[in-house]
Amino acid sequence: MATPDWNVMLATCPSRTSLARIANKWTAMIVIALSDGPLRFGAIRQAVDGISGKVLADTLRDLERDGIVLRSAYNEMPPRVEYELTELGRTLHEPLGALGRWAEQHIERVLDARDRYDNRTTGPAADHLITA
Amino acid sequence: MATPDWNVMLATCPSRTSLARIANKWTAMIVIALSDGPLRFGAIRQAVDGISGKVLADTLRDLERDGIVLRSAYNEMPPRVEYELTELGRTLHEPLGALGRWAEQHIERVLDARDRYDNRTTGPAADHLITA
DNA sequence: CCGGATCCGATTCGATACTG
DNA sequence: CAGTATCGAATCGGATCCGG
Repeated sequence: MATPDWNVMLATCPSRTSLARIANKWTAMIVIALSDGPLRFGAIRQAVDGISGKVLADTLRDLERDGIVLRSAYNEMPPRVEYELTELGRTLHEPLGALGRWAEQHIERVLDARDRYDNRTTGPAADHLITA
Repeated sequence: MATPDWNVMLATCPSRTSLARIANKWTAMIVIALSDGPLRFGAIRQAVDGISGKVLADTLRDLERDGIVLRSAYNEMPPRVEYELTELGRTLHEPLGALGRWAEQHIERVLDARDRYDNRTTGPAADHLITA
């Protein structure tokens, strides 16, 4: 029962469709934003700086469909809609939060690497070895 | 010195460009594939089932630029090119592996949620609450 | 042959304008 | 306020070609 033969490395395995959804920058930021509790659409948009309304709506719909986010629309005027992580979605907070922290903690090394890559003059190839 | 003011939630923070690169399904699968040691281009292509040559080449170049992957080209006939994780790249193995395992372990609940979402008939809205 | 560059169609992204 | 509609722009991704 704890022996899943799912394998994301196989192109046709359904688990890959799930990986595609969660291994995504907008998904990561939205899950991080929702990890402190329910938020309204506009509040998520503020928290996830730079996201467009369309992409936020699309991503939230996909996350709701996958059972990661719960959407609650209240029939009021003006309309109020709240989004929150489901129990399943809460299990994503740790791995996706880790990704966000990785990006923040290692960005200086990444920027250094980019500098070295962009400014490299194809040096004297070490004999049999060519780096470019 | 251990007080980074980097914040992926800010649109202009450089760390977000790094998050965009690592929060990606191809990056995740390539890092997982390389976690057991160096691989040739063709071997990665086999391991990451379904990836096209172009996308693999593009992603590997971006990963090399960010200092996550090291590329070594040997001047032989036929040409041989090997890719491996750098020390920085190896620190990504755990968080990205966790994402892959999440997709495999929770895919059944995700598939169930998708079924429920796709087959739902807009039930009798609970008074003030509308789910669709 | 292998690695990857090029070309090009298909999808996705994202800003603006508009509706309940 | 919380979306949807529409439409260029940008990116993704597959088939094909090329150099070593």
